[in-house]
Amino acid sequence: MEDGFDFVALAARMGERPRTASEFVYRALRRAILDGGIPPGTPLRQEALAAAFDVSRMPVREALRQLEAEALLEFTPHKGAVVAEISARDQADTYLIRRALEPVAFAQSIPNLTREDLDRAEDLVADMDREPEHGRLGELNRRFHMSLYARAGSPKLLRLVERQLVEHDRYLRFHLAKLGRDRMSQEDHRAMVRAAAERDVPKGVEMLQRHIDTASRESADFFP
Amino acid sequence: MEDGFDFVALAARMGERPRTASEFVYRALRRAILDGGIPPGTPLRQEALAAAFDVSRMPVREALRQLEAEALLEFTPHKGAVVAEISARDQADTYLIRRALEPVAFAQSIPNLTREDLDRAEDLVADMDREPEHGRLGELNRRFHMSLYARAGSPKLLRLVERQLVEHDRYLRFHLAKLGRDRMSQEDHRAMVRAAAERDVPKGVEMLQRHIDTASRESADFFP
DNA sequence: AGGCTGAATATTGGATCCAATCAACAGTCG
DNA sequence: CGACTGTTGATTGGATCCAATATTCAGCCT
Repeated sequence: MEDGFDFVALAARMGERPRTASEFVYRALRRAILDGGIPPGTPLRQEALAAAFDVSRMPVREALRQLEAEALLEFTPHKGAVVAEISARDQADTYLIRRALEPVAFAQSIPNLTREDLDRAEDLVADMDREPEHGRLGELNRRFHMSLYARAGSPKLLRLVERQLVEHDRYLRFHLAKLGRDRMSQEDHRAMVRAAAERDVPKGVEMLQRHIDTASRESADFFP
Repeated sequence: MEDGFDFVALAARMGERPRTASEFVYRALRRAILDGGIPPGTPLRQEALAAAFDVSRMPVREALRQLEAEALLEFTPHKGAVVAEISARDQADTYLIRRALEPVAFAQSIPNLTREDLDRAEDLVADMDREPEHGRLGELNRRFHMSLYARAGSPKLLRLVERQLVEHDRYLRFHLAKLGRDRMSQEDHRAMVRAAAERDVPKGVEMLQRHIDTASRESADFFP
């Protein structure tokens, strides 16, 4: 039953279980995939997962369906699910999409950001400086960005942006491992908060675009 | 067992069934939701659906999960699924997202479009002129747009764009009913094809942006 | 030896059954 | 009369069992 990944330990580490088993399995798997704990291409056997999470195969199947709809794994009828591959092309597309969407969200959000929002953003930048564990940086980074877009007033747009940031997490891992955390451009982050605090929309948007562009450029080559 | 919608007739009308029952139920439901056949807010009872499609409740559950992940319906644990609401806000967001993403796809695609792609796009415009049934116009319109973006070389971006166009279908219905089909801006469509044929990227992008902007403006007010 | 065929096995898809949860309603008590 | 509570019915969540499909591998034929 060795998949090369310790699902049992993951399950134990997941904190309190959500109300339904489906939800539980879904979250655990999602996290493991995004963290890179389960490498791309890994086939996921329903029976093995069920045993590891100590549930029946049914909630596993529902979770797999949801993850498939999120493009985190690929399904083939009667063959099963494998963790979706990552690729330079996919990474480039993620940046392309972020580059198109996030400036819109940021521009709409800036005028409506409260002092609390800005403080929270600043706190998150500081948290990133402190956080020792690479695995948590993705989430902090995501929350930082989302806190700046929070007041855009376009829920559907925000859901989409968050989804892209989640996808981005899968690649951020590689960056941090290869380039080190100093490449996370904390200066860009701080500059974005400053621009937002001054309600300077064009400047904020420009900072954000530069931020995404440099990240995109730096990670363009060195990939699988 | 009256949901106010004839699932049995839908099932019969669906053409050949895909290999798995889940897939079958998924497609049928998805289509019915997008067509507006099942109005927003309608609760979907698993038992009723299973009976209508003549399968057990299990494939129904899997289909519902997938549709939930696509935001076409909302799930509440132990309560069930209801068809996602549509709203002016959601519609505006859809246009916002399209306006941000499609120009990128179009710009990347134009230089690589083949004669066949352009012919296909033109054919689809003509098909729209001919098509008598409102229900099919959404699909034709979607395929028209996608054929112009097809050579963008960014699969992930294209998937996302297509998804937005699918969402757009839900609203297009209302437009056609209230404003009539002459508002579909076939002239814009033709202008986009011309610009693409001339490999004029800035002009094509501008046409597209205007197209989306006018559609957005025209449909801004008159909503539920 | 190599490739094809077919049986055996593993794995997923689907159905049925049971348990947990929620909603509605009746009854009771203040 | 109103609010609370316990009970019943409806509906979803989860488990187990069976069927369908794919994969593997042994054996046979060329």
